[in-house]
Amino acid sequence: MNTGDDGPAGAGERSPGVPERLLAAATRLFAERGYERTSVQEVVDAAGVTKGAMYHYYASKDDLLYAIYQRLLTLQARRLADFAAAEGPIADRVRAAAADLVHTTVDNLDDAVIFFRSMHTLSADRQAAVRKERRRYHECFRGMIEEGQRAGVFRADVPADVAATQYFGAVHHIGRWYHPGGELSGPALGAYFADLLLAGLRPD
Amino acid sequence: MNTGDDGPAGAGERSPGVPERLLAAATRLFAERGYERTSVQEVVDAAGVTKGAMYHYYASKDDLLYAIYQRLLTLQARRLADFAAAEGPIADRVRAAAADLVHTTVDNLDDAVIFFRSMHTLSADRQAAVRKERRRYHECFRGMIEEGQRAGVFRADVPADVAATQYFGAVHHIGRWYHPGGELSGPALGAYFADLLLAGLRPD
DNA sequence: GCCACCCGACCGACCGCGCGGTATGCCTAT
DNA sequence: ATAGGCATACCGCGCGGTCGGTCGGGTGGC
Repeated sequence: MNTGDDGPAGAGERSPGVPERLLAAATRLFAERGYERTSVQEVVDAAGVTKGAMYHYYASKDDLLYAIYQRLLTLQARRLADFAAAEGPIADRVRAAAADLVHTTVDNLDDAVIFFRSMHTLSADRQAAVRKERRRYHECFRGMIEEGQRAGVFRADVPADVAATQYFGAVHHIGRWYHPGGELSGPALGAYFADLLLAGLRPD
Repeated sequence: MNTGDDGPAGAGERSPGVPERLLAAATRLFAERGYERTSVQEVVDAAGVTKGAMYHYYASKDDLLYAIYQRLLTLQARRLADFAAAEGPIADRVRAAAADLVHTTVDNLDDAVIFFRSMHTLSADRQAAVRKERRRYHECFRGMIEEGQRAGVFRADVPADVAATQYFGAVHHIGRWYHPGGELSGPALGAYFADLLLAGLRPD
């Protein structure tokens, strides 16, 4: 009934709807100027609505930020589940998951920038929820590396936890320097990153 | 006679001095709560002075933040110069520089956290100055990797730029998860990180 | 040796502004 | 008639920054 329909003045165009437009505007502005330096007024102006509309759909500015976190967490969790359930040699699966993480990060650069810059502005309980979800992601990835260590295809003299943390750090940092449209595409970067990870884990 | 002497003009170094206390308090609070969520009043309260004192030594809150950046940049530049001027096999020098970067980061965790979280709050020209300094650091490190590639001790099928960027990202992220006093010491973490970097760069 | 003077260090009360958030009501579709 | 979707006007607060004033010790003239 109301899923595909949108409000104002006929359904002639596929207009994204007010909540989605607010979320998109907030994502762009938060990534560009930072959460604290972006006023609610600027967000609603960019979305073409007023504060009344925003506070109709979101309880607070913090709520808007949390919606961005939820969107990225949901996406990551879904992708991770796919790779965890896949079959094949463990080294290939780790490589695919590592490259895909880079690919996904490049495709959602704004989210990635916001994620690691504005975590401390979330309320304590929401921050804990985000950390919990991230921890699940981390432990699943680490588990794949440990599986490779047990199988003997990865070196075991470096803790899987350290290797996973190092790689995640590098990926999280992508949002700080990567510019889409440059000479390095997302998949190409993912291939390089995954290659360096796998080579680093190769036994002597 | 001069043991009781304190103050900025004296040679005695007993008391840290008001500017230093302000910088230390700001560093701790900015790292803990974030720059925007820390008021000037909180900083001066933690330093045991008043706003008048702070604005006597620092032109603005932004100026206080920039002082933190300058301190870290100076430290990093000095250390890198030492490793660049050192002698010995290039692989050993890269390993030493990589491990030292981790060590230094762990020893200045608050600075590291602030560095990559609050860059966007600096004024445009100061942000450019910081980026320029960081770029010099990056290019020096990249140059060492390229030297190893030319010497044949590092693989050349991955750009040195990508390898350096990946490593720096991992190091920058340390401030988000590392807790001093845990079971993993700074030097131990540095050894693991450098080991993974060197192994990733090892030729087939 | 003493006083008049001065200057930097620092205090604390104050200001204007822009922020996040709210109350209320109109408009349209059902 | 009713209810949700959204606009408009408004509020109180806490922020970064300012400014006149105080205090103490160094300095030069006599």
